[in-house]
Amino acid sequence: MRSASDDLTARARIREAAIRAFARDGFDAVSMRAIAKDAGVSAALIVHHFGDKNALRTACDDYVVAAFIDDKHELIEAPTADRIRAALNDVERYGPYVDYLGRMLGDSTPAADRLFDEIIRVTRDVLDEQRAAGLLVEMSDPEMTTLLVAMMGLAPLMMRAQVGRVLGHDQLSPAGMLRTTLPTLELLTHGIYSSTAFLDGARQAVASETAPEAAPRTDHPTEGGAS
Amino acid sequence: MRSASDDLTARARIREAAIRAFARDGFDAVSMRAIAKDAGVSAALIVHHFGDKNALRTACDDYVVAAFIDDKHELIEAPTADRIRAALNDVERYGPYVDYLGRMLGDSTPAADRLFDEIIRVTRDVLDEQRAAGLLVEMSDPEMTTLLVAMMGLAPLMMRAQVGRVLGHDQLSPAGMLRTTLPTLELLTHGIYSSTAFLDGARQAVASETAPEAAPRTDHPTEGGAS
DNA sequence: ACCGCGACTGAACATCTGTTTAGTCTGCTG
DNA sequence: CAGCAGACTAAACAGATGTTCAGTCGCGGT
Repeated sequence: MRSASDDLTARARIREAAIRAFARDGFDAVSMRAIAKDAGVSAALIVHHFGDKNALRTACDDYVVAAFIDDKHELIEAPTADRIRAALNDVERYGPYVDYLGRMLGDSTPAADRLFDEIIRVTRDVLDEQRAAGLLVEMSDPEMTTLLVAMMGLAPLMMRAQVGRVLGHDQLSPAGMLRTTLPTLELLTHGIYSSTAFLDGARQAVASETAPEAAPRTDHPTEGGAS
Repeated sequence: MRSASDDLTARARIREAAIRAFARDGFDAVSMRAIAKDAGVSAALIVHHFGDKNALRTACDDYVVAAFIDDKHELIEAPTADRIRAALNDVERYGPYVDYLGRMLGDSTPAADRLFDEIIRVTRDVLDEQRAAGLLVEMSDPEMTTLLVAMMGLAPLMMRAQVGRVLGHDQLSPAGMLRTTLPTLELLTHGIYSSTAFLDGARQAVASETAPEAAPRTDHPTEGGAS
C-alpha cells in the first residue's frame, strides 16, 4: 500500500499530506493530528518543522504557488495547437495541487493575492502580445476583459467538483480538457450571439446610467426589450 | 447600534447571523458561540431551534438556495437593457447571500448540488430559447457551452474578494456591475479573437487526438504555432 | 389560579484543538 | 570516545468546541 511518497523526507511528506487534506476538506476542517497520521509522523513533528498550523499553511501556499508560477506559465496562456496537446498530458501531474489552488482563490490569504495578481499579469501580457499581433478585436475595457478571460480559465478549477458531477466525468481529465477546448475557443472567437441586440441594449443602458443628467431617463421608447 | 434585524424572531436572527458568519469565514471557522453572540442569544438556543451545527448549516443552505431560486431567475438570465437596470439596484439587497452562495459552490453539499443543477438548467433554458429565436451562433457542443456561460456568471461571485481587490472597487456594487456589463456582452457577442487561427488550431488538435489511429500524428507541418 | 409548553438561559460535560514539554534515538564532529 | 545537534515521539496542557442538562421565564388555554 506504500506509495511513491515513501522516498520523501518527513518534512516533504507532511507538506504533501497537508496540501492534500487542505484541498479536500479546507484548512479549518483538518486537524494537525490528521495530517500527521497521513504523513506517518507525530503531530509534534509538524510543529518542529513548520512552527505552527498557520505557518504550515503558508508553507503549503508558497509551495503550490511556486509550483504553478515557476514552470507553468504556459498552462495559463492562450492555447495553441501544440500547447493544447502538451497540456492534456500534463494536467494529471498537477492534480493534487489544482484543488488546493481552487480553494486558495476563494480565500484572501497573502499567497492567494500574489497568485491571483500573477495570473492576471500573465493573462494581460498574453492578451497584449496578441493585440500587438493584430489577433484581437477591439474592446471597450481591455483591463476588465483581461479579468473576464482569466476568470474563464479559473472557474473550472474552483467548480471542479460541480462541473465534474454535471458532466459525468472530471473536466480536468484529458478527456474533459479535450471536450472543453473547442467550445471555449468557439466562445472566444465568435461569441455566442449572432445578433448585436443584447450588446446594443447594454450600451444604451450603460450610457443612460453613467450620464443620467444629460439624458434624463423619462419613459422614452428605447428600452423596449425583446423577449 | 441596533439594526433592522431587531424585529426578526430569534430563529431568523440566528439564521441571518449564521449566513453572515459562514459566508465571511467559512463553516468550520465559525463557532456556535460566535453565531449566538452575533444573534444576541445563547448557544443552547441554536441547538434548541436547529438541532445541531450541521442542521443549522443545511437550514442556511436551504434558505439561501430558496431565496435565489424562488424569485431570482432573472438575475441568472441573459441581460437585456431593462433587466440590467433592474439588477443594478437589486444586487445590494442580496449582498449577504451572494458571498454565502459563492462559498457553497466550492463545496459539494446536497444543497450546493441542487443549486448548481438549477443554475445550469435555467442557463440552458435561456440559451435554448435564444437559439429558437435565432439569436445564437452555431456551436459544436451546446451543453458544454451552457456550462461555460454559467461559469462566466458564477466566477465573479466566487472570486469577489480577489476581483474587488484588483479592480479597486467591488465588482458587485452598482458601479462594478456597470463596468462588467459591457465587456461581458462584447465577449459574448464578438469573442475576443479577430482571427480563427486559435480555433482552427484547436480543431486540428482535437481531431488528431480523438482519432489518432486514422491520422497517425507524425511530424506534419500543421502544428507550427506562432509564439 | 393553575397547568403546560415552548422560548430561552448558564453551567457543566466530554471531546477535540493547537501547542508545549521533556525526553529518546541517531548520526556526525571534535 | 564524548558530546552535540537535529529528527522525532508520547504525554501532558490549556483552551475552545459542540452538545447536554436542569431549570427559569412568560404566556395562552381551561
